[in-house]
Parts: sequence; structure tokens; C-alpha cells
Amino acid sequence: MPELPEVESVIRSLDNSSYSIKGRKIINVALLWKSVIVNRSPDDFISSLEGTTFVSLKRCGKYIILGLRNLDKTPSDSFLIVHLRMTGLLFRAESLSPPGLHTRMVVFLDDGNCLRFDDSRKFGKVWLVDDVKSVITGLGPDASSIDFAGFESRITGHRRQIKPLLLDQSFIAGIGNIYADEILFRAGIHPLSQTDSFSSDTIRQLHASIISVLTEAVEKNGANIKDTFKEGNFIVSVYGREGKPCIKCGASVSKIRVAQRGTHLCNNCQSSKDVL
DNA sequence: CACTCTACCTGTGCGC
DNA sequence: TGCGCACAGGTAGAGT
Repeated sequence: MPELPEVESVIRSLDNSSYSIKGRKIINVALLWKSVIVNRSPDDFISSLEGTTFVSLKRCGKYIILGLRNLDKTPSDSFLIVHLRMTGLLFRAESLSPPGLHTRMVVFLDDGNCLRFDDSRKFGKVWLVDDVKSVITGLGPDASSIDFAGFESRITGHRRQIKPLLLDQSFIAGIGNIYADEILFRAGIHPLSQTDSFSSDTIRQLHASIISVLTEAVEKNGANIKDTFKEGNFIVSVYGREGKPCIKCGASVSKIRVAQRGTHLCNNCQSSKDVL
């Protein structure tokens, strides 16, 4: 389940010292499941991509933004935007390698490689736009780099349960279900806590946990959880560990539902005193 | 505004 | 063995 660290890892795998799609020209596109494209007809999508060259890669929250330029046209800049949702995989492969059962799109490059989008659940989405803002609207500041003052001023404007707030991409961008549980565990905060009950110390602790958990996970190329395509090395503390001993106190890790999401916590370490 | 529910999908793993 | 079903989770949109 790609969240901010996993998406960051995808970008780094497409742009590093041993290989980069930057400078590669698109010579052909195969759409194996047409509905993956949100905002264009398949023919328009393919013809608009062909002949363009990748010039930039960046991440906004969980969105992957691939900048393109067509040297034969004016205006020439466009953006291929990819959201992996839950099971999407975006990776480089050799053009001659056969597509998989769940391959939805293949972008063939001029160096014998291709950019492949696989997605078993078909939740992932792809856009081709001239203006990134037309897709990415209302996204909050990036969770991996938000400063304390900004975080504090945003959180004090809300009266909500903390876990759904962390998952709200318009509040801060990049956190998903796994890292929300990890962040709240590290901060010692119960996921049902009401944000308007937080002391300034609690807010400071929460902000520090967001930064430290995401920074460590990015450094380790994402979470080490089965089912994620590319095994990272970040070891989770509570996610998926229900019934197992808490790594801090040894009590049994609990699983509850919060906002319809499976939620893991240690009742001993994550104080319930702020819960209504 | 806060929250819940549903839809979108399909692979997995459970109980019977 | 195989069937049915709950479950997994990111996001949008409708409803309470």
C-alpha cells in the first residue's frame, strides 16, 4: 500500500545514479486497461504522449508527477500524473519483457526500456494534463517536511479524531493507514483522541513523530510489509501486529476500527485519557 | 463542519 | 476440495 515513503521510493527507483527516465523519449504507449486514464480518451492520451521526453520527476503527497516536454510543439510542456492508490506499481522494465496479468499501461522508451504500470485492483489512476493544479487540488502541505509552526496552526483549526485527520490529504498530504498507526504509536497518542483536547506538548510530540517516522521510512525505502511490491526496510511497530507484544511495554497490540479503517495500537502506551 | 456509508476492484484467507 | 464471504485500503461523493 504505497504511502509517502513508498511513493518516494518509486520516484528514486526511476531517477537515480544508475538509471533515470529523464531524457528518455516516449516512442509508443500500450493501454491494456483503458479506464486507467482519467481525463482523456485513449487515442488522445496515446497520441499526446508519443514523441515527448521526460524532463522531471517529483512527488506531491502520494501523487507521482512526471514532467514531459515536446520539442516539436509549442506550448510543449505537459505532465503525466500517476496515483498508485492501493495496489499500483510503477517501475522500469525491458521493453521486450512480456506484460503481466495486471499490467494496465506500458510506456515504451527510446532506450529499449519501458515504464510499466501494474495494478491488480484497478484503483490506480493516470492523468495527462498541461496544468498539475487541475488534478492536485486541495492537497495539504507535505507531511514529510511540514514545520512545527505550520502544523500547529493547522491542527488548532480542527476539532476531530486524530487518526482520520492524519489520513485527510487536505490537512497534510502523504500519510496513509499504515503510517498513521505508526506515527500515533510513536507519539503515544490514542487514535480516537479529539484534537481540541491536545496540549501544546502533545502537538509537539505528534509533529516530531510524523517527521521522524516518515524520514526513517523514506531512508529505508518504505515499509517492510508483505504484499508491498518492493520490500523496503522500515520495520513497523504496530501495523498488522494485533495480538503480538508491544515493542515498548510487552502488552498485547490491539486492533480496532476507526473511521472504517483497521487501526492498530497499544492501549497501554497510547493513553486513552483524551478520548471522549 | 464532523462523521458515516458506499462505490470502485480483486486477491487472499478464513469458516464450513 | 470448494464455496461464500469478510477483508484489505485511497479517495470521491452522497447522506446523516
